[in-house]
Amino acid sequence: MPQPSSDKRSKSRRSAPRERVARADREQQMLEQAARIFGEQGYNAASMTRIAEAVGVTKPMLYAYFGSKEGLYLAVVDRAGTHMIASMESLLVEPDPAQRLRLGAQYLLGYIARHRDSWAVLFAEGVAGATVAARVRRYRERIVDMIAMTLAGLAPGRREIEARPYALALIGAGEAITNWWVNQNEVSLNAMSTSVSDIVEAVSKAYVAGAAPVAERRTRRAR
Amino acid sequence: MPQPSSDKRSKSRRSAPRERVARADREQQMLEQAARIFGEQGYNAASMTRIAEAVGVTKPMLYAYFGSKEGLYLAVVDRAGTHMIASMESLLVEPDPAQRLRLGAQYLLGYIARHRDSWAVLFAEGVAGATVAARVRRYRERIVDMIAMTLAGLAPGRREIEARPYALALIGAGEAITNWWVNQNEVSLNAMSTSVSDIVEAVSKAYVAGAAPVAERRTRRAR
DNA sequence: GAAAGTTATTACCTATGGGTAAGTTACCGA
DNA sequence: TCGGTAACTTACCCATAGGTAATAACTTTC
Repeated sequence: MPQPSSDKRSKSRRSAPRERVARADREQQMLEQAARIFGEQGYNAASMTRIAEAVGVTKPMLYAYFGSKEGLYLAVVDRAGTHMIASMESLLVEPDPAQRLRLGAQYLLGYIARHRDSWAVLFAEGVAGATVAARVRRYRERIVDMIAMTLAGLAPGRREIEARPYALALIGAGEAITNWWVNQNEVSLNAMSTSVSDIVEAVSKAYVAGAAPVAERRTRRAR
Repeated sequence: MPQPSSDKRSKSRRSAPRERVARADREQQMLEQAARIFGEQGYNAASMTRIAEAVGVTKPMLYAYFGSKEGLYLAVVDRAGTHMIASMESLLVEPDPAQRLRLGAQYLLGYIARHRDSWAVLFAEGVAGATVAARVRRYRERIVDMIAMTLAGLAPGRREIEARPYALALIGAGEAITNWWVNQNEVSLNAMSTSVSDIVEAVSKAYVAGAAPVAERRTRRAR
């Protein structure tokens, strides 16, 4: 039973090493899988070993390339954030704010549906430590800003900060509807899309219409 | 130095036992603290030891009363869910749907702001196992249903399922705005409240107005 | 073909967290 | 006053998860 093992034997008999992949490529694979798993399970529930398995590699590789779990998560957030913002910035070429809003809504809907993980990583609440939270907040702010500015373009009279709640409402509404929609199959994409356009239009009109009346109301009451 | 310790000494010298509290009361304390901590940190990040500490008791007590972490979480969810639904049902006495919607919006806003933890426990995504998820879904559905039915009451012509996206939009919007609002202090409660009423009105009008046109549009196109 | 660098693995360490067994007080009712 | 039970603690078990050292194998370079 005791094989005449040179003591090297036990060490040198390792499972066939997986395909070797250049660092840059492997990193991309890792980010993809990490985004998927973090997005599905959240920061805490996701384990490094599981992510490594999904990539087809072992844990130490993740640490070699990203340093720590938080490091990996940060990289995922950055990737998702820059990708998303870049995508949305491409919509800025449309000069008409109203039209831009319509396009943006449709686009964002599609984005959430397609890149569910990126979206979850950026907009899921209360997961990781302070560093991560700060980074996430930055990206979110930028997206909200873009929408708020577009809204503000519709109503030159209003102070810009007043557009923020409306922008948040739009995002929150879109997110809620999309989340619900992807988990059921009674309602067609078309019907949902109609509802959403509908809502976007209503909210933006409310923002525009609110401009003067709100100020008036307040003044009147304070007479 | 070696005290003349009876061997009992090591066992009997335990830290002064905390105040004894009747089971029913202790359970309430536990649920409160658990809701707070689960709400702040999410299911996975929250630890039983930490919750026990917050209560001023040791871990085994939690297990004695709630069996497991999931059991405790379920109890928290039930408490939050029934409390919230009961609160909202008290609004059903208002017969006019439009008025009910207004009241409901103000109420829900206040509720989220005040009972942030309960809200988080019920509406935070993707935390715990299947059992919990199912339970949470049930409560959420009921709340969405209540809003959807109120909306449907505004537009007798529309099919009821069409109200759901609008109801979800309202909740999503309200939640997003509230979350943002509690984390900043530039904007007054009043201003926010105005925006929200504004948005609620706009969305509900959009739902009502959408009734005929949407059907028409579809028919016309399909000629 | 050997040195050097890159990609990968095995085998471990340590901390933490869910969960439990067994024992210890305090109280309450007969 | 004296048990019995309800409230509570200590001290542990075990699995898992983050993280690391050491080493192997493949590739490139000279």
